[in-house]
Amino acid sequence: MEANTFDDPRITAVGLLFEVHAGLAARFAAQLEEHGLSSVEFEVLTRLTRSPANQLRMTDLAAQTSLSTSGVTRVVDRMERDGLITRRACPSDRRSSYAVVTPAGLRRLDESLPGHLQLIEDWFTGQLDPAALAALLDGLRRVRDAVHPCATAGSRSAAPGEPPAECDEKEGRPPAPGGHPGR
Amino acid sequence: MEANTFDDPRITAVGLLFEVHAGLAARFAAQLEEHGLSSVEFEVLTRLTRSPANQLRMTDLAAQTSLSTSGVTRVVDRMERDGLITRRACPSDRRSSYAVVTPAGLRRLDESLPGHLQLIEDWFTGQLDPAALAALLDGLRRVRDAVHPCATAGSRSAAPGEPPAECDEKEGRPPAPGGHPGR
DNA sequence: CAGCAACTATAGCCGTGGCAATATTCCTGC
DNA sequence: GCAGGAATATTGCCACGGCTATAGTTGCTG
Repeated sequence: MEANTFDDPRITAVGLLFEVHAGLAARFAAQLEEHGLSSVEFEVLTRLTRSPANQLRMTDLAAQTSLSTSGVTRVVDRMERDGLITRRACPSDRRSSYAVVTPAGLRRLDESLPGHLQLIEDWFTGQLDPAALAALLDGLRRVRDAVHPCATAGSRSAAPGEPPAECDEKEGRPPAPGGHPGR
Repeated sequence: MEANTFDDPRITAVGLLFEVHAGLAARFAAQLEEHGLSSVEFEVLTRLTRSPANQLRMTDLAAQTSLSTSGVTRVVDRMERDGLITRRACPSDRRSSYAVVTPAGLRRLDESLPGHLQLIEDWFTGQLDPAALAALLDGLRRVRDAVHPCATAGSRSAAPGEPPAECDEKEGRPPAPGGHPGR
């Protein structure tokens, strides 16, 4: 009987990771909903607000979120209808348009951010002593660098010597880990 | 200017975690698709196969996945149509029905599992030396225990002294971490 | 035993978001 | 300058899945 396959440590490892993600995501969503925001809307506000002039072209916004360009069109539709952001024509390229945060959108974000940070602290970072947290993040960072879904993160400035490396798409084979020859 | 809020280490921490999840989930989905399975279908097959008699009541299946009961109805519809599982009436309770894996479903799972495990190894567990991996998993476990989305995992038998504790729903306040008084 | 509350699965309705097609606009080579 | 190809945003169509209502079933309680 091969029921053992499911106790494979690899399976439980991803199970753990996915459970943590699901649990945190659910709590975040619940808290954001109190402020009338969905997770994607929160992410959109975040990405826009951390961009110069609080704006981003639709395509760039799509690249920074987990959405396709049509998904971005839709979420921007909704948020524009709710007055959180606005579309503005791009002066230099008539094909593009900017999504820009309105004062109301900024306000909404400011309202929800403290609670969000508190939630992270309460359920994630605060659950571990600094050393364990550092170890956890270090491991995550290594995995992220391997699997990078084209690095949506903004804090990439740690190694300014290298340009973003372009991240052409997803490559098929994994990079070799530190000192762990496959065979 | 408060652009600094986004460089908050808490934000980057969850960003890291979510990126890793997204990256791994995308790769898994791509590999499973080669075998004609979606992620949820794979999870359904997994949960059923690791259950006694390769079957589970619809409600229990819903509880073990990220789906609602109606979502389970739908995915079971599809998988039954594809011949991967079958419905069977529960003899002791005429309200319930079992979802049971067919030989074809078992075969499909067996086909996709090796590649799946390999993928985990390649992009996740194999990226870290054993010590770092252990540290990562330990941290994740601690966070999971705090945030537990009612512990979908099956490997809960570590502490047989306690019954599953029922996990009534999600509680509003976080449990106190090891030695980290909130105030 | 009658009635009622709880449970189980399902179907209707709808929001969300991806893919492919489409219309504009830009750019490059000639 | 212009024809053709690439980029950009949007829309139609669809799959997926959650919420709620509903029907069938069980068990408890008066």
